[in-house]
Amino acid sequence: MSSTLQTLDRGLLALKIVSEHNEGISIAKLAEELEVHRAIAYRIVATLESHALLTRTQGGTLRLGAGITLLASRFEPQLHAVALPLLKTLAKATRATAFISLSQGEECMVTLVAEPEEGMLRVGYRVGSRHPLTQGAAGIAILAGRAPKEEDSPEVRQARADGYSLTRGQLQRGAVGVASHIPTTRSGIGMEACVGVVAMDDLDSERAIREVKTCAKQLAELIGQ
Amino acid sequence: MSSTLQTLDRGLLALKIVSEHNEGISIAKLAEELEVHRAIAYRIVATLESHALLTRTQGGTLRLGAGITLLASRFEPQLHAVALPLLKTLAKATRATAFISLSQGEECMVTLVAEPEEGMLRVGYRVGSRHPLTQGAAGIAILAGRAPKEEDSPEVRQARADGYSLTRGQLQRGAVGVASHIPTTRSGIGMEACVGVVAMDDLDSERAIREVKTCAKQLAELIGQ
DNA sequence: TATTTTGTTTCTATAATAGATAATGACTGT
DNA sequence: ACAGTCATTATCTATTATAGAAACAAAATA
Repeated sequence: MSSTLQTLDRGLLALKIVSEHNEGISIAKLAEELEVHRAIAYRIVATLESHALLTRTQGGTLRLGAGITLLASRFEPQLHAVALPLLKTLAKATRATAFISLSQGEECMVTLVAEPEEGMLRVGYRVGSRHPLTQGAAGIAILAGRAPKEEDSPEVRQARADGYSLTRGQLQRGAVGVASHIPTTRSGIGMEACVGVVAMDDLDSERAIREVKTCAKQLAELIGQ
Repeated sequence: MSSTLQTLDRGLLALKIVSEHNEGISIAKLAEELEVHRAIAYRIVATLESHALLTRTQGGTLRLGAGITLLASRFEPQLHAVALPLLKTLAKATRATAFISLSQGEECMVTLVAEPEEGMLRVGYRVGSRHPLTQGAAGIAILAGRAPKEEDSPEVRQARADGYSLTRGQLQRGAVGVASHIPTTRSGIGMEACVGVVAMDDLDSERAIREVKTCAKQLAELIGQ
């Protein structure tokens, strides 16, 4: 049983609480939510502040600090470093272009791509391209990863049940996409990501589905619990 | 003198160290860098891991976890997505390194950077670097965005009157910085931002000033609601 | 003016942590 | 199969870092 550190744990909890209060939160209230003495909350805040993870506005309310963006900017490269080998394997196994997309608001954005080395024609999928979540295998896979909602389309429900989504020609005529949600955090809504492949109509979809699902599982283990 | 908590401080330092190692880092090495006993490092890691801020790959190396993106998504979500294209345009137009800085207590911190594609030499400006608000174009621009005060330096008054600040060699010999405050409705709740460029002495400052001011206005419209 | 709230400091008991040590298992190379 | 690493976790105790109380000034509020 790996033990954790109380002080660090409380500090991180404080960070989380502040992040959940969009309008900001006072130290007094933070202390209350943490169930610690006010003096302790001050010390926690001072420490987080010194790392720029928290900042106090003139009103004295707490908000997330700019240091968060620094960490965030370093997260994506690390994700890529881990994911690229897997993506290459996926591309090779399916002979299709493999990708990882992240949700960004009501869109999803391609952040990493691996193209197959062989094959006459390959489907290019540009890093940085975006689509609405409701369109294309990637977006549907991400929606399927969310908690069920009334307004979910049949495709999304299907994808949720199957653990993958397959679309034909939604983004491009003659293109097939297969994607699967990457489950990341056990509690709460962390990052939303999916992995998939795109190819011409000739894709061996049976195999692609299998490979994509396997890859999603592997990625889930690598990225977070 | 507000005191900080050692355990929390170490934990955050650990997070920072991991973020700096793109290839991942082992617990043993982390312990070394933290200058603590390995057993302690294990406890720190366990705690950070329980908050999904850190994860361990099968090799045992440490990387940032998906929890980071959750925090980041709660930190001024609009700002970065919206700002990057504008920043790239600014970098191209001025042939200088464009940046956005946020205030963080009595310092300001660079959160987003776009470097020009052409040009032999470029000035690097690292995301995450911090300076006192009183130093450098960015800090002065932020101070100029605040309500006038008695203790404002002449530079700040000047910048407030002009709508921009220009400094030479304050942060680095031979470097010129131009920055302009981004007025937002959210400034009331603590977010203070500025946009600017840094370059070698050869900057076309006339043009840079114009472009930076325009960019600040555009950003204000996009961000401020 | 009285009263509450906020921000900070000082103090001390004690609980939490540091750090050593050791046991365990997985892997490595011989 | 063997000794020798290394990673990981568990156990233990001295001591330190922290918790929490208390006190207090300053600001805000009534």
